[in-house]
Amino acid sequence: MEIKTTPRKKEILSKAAKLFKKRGYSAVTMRDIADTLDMKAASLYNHINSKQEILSTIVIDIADKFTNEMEKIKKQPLRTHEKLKKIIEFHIELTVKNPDAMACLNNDWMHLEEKLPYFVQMREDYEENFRSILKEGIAQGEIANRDPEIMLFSLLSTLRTLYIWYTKKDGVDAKTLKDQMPDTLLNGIIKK
Amino acid sequence: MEIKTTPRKKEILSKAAKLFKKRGYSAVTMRDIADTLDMKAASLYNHINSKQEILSTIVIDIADKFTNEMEKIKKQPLRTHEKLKKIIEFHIELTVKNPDAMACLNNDWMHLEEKLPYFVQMREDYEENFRSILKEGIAQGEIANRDPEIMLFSLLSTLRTLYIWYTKKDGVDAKTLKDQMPDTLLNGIIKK
DNA sequence: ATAAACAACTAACAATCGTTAGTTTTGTAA
DNA sequence: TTACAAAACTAACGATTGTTAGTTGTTTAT
Repeated sequence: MEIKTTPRKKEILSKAAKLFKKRGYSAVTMRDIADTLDMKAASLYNHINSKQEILSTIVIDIADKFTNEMEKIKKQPLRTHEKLKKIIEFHIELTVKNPDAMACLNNDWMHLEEKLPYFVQMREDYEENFRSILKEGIAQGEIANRDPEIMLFSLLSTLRTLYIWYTKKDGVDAKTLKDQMPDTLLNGIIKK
Repeated sequence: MEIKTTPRKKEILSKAAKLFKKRGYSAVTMRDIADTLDMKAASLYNHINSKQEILSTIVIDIADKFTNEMEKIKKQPLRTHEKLKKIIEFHIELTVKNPDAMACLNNDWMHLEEKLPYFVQMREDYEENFRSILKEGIAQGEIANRDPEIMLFSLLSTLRTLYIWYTKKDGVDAKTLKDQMPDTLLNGIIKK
């Protein structure tokens, strides 16, 4: 799509994402966003076209990254548990880098308007690719023979809401996450 | 607290929860809620005192249920994995019975005003009890010796967002959940 | 030094928000 | 049938919403 993103626009997107994370898209006003940047709401429109565009940019931008990475992993000749580990690591990476955008992606996607169909399709494709990896693992005896839908949503639920725990005070740090998330998610809780 | 809840008020709470789930508290107007009940917004005020009260009632009501059940399970003389299984089953039960309220609990709690401190305290207590159960399991060698914080949020993330997957078309049914959730969460994904 | 582009401002708009006041309709008990 | 209470209505309020128009100040390139 477009390439041009001025530094000021980036600031706006960043501050907006932070506010959206805390209170949700609908509860944040243009005046709220402007306040955090020490400017007036009307001045925002020198940089962006609408509140809606702010949300779309934030959400679609990070959703694209997930789609691209999934396509890359899908093509690699790896065993299932290696693919799963790569997916988990990528979720951690993006969450650590941009927890605010992750929150928007998870909580505010339904307020997309023009780009909603595009987003929903991307999300469905991502889940379908994830599901395929699990099913292939089951077929090859590498993954436990349980309902893949439940595995899928267990993994995705945890990965998608990671931003909550990562940004908590006394939350977990990035190193611990990368060290222990794959084992916890893939090998379970109970000692064998 | 209060005991009286007229049938009409229950209808209002139920319809409101459904709307809140779909679009979030802030994006839903009193006129939206009234429309789904074939009435005018002003008429709602014969039954409830404010929009805020609607949210508080929905959220606090279900949060109380979690607190009560946790207190019950905590006291029982069970092994760790049995306690965890009971917690998982209770989450499934409440989600299946009331996915709309579960969505409000997860997404709209930050819009509580008067009852926000009460809610936050309850939530912290719940997590602390959950954490204690895991730590005790580790001490007794029943639970894998990994970071309990990561186990905690893996379990809670999945349980808390279960309503998303349960209410999806082509989502999982209640029976499959009860059959397979505990194993998937506690024993992991990868075949041993 | 000047012009042009950029980015801030003030002021205001139409629409919509939650809520209130006052009135009418509906249902129930005597 | 009448009286009363419950629950709907109409109309409107003040506040706030996203956004626009027009203006002023500030950088930047020539």
